[in-house]
Amino acid sequence: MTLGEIIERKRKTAGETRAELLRAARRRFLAESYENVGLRDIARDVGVDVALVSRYFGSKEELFRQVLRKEQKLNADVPAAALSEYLVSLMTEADRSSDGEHIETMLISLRSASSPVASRLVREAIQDDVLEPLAAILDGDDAEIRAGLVLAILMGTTVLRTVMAVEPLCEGCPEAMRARLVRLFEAALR
Amino acid sequence: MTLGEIIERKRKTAGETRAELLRAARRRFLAESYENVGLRDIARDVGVDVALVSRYFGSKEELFRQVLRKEQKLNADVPAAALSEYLVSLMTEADRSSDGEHIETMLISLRSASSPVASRLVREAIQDDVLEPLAAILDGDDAEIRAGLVLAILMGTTVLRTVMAVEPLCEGCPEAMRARLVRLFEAALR
DNA sequence: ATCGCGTGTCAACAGTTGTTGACTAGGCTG
DNA sequence: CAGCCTAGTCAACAACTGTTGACACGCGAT
Repeated sequence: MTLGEIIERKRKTAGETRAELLRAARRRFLAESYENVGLRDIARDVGVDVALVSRYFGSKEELFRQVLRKEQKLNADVPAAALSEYLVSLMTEADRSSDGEHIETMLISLRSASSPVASRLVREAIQDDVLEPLAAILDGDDAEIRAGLVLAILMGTTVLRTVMAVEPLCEGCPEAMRARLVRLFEAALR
Repeated sequence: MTLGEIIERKRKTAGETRAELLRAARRRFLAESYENVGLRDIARDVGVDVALVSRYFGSKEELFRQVLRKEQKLNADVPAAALSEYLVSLMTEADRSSDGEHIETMLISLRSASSPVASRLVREAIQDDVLEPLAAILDGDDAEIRAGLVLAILMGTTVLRTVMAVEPLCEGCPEAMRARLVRLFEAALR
């Protein structure tokens, strides 16, 4: 630790701005699809030049990969019996929950799933980080199919709420809606 | 009908190539998202110059709108009791059924839902052509919410099968899978 | 004082994209 | 034959993209 660093921290470390770029990229990819997010947008959010993004991450594809793979897999230690409630709370309290990043990452996947370059990364992430852990929790017949159906509900409601902005599913999410979702998940899990 | 037209039809009518362009555009938008489909791709499929596309449709946005709005709304005369079976047959026999275009259009919507310019058109189409007719069939409490949940299942499974290429939901779709889907829809409709 | 390294900027590249206006060839009608 | 309408081509535009190499500045160590 040098003198300049002790007195005041003006100049940022490469690791710091790298992390800032990663956060900014995550915000951007959360709101728009792979090709609609420009590296210049991300750089502007942080306040640096575009060239830095390519320098720190090599390529846009690699940046996206690191955004997608940032977090850990789906929580595997939730008991199968409480899964429905857990999934619904994941959806309705996406912002507050500590596991809220899962829904975020799913939304990122959803947004860029149709991109020629991003789709492969998305498929791998969904498979490894969501589908497999989910199928592991659900032991029994057709575990993979049931996991797929659960994910289908999760993705379907997410895409309707955030991407298509369908009113009835968005607003408030009152108790009635919550109960319906729990029933739906249980029908898929059974 | 002129002599030249009777003998042989060399030169195409504007309406014909326009229709060909529309078909080609539909195929393209079915496979990739709004910004990943280039007007030059569509023109090349038909064998004409790019300029014709802009000439006949005014803009790419308008072309996409006409692709999305090509077909009629969801079939409104299917009885509520048989809805689950109808929806599943729509999914599993998308190619053969005459109503198979519905699934296609949903896939087009899904693919381009995250595009800044296409998203508005997609939202409108989903709302007018799917969600409203569906809610009309489902009378009773929370008709709109139930319609939304049904659409969520439909979209979720579609996105997993065609965009994310999730194996267990894709292959064959045997009877077991079909039964699961029917049960899932009925849980959403109840 | 000077070297070198870390952090970042700048300008330019080559490749797309959608869109436009000028132009051309073919067939019908006067 | 002359004219005109139609269907289509061509070239160019301006805007944008990700990526790269050369350069600039500040700082610590020699």
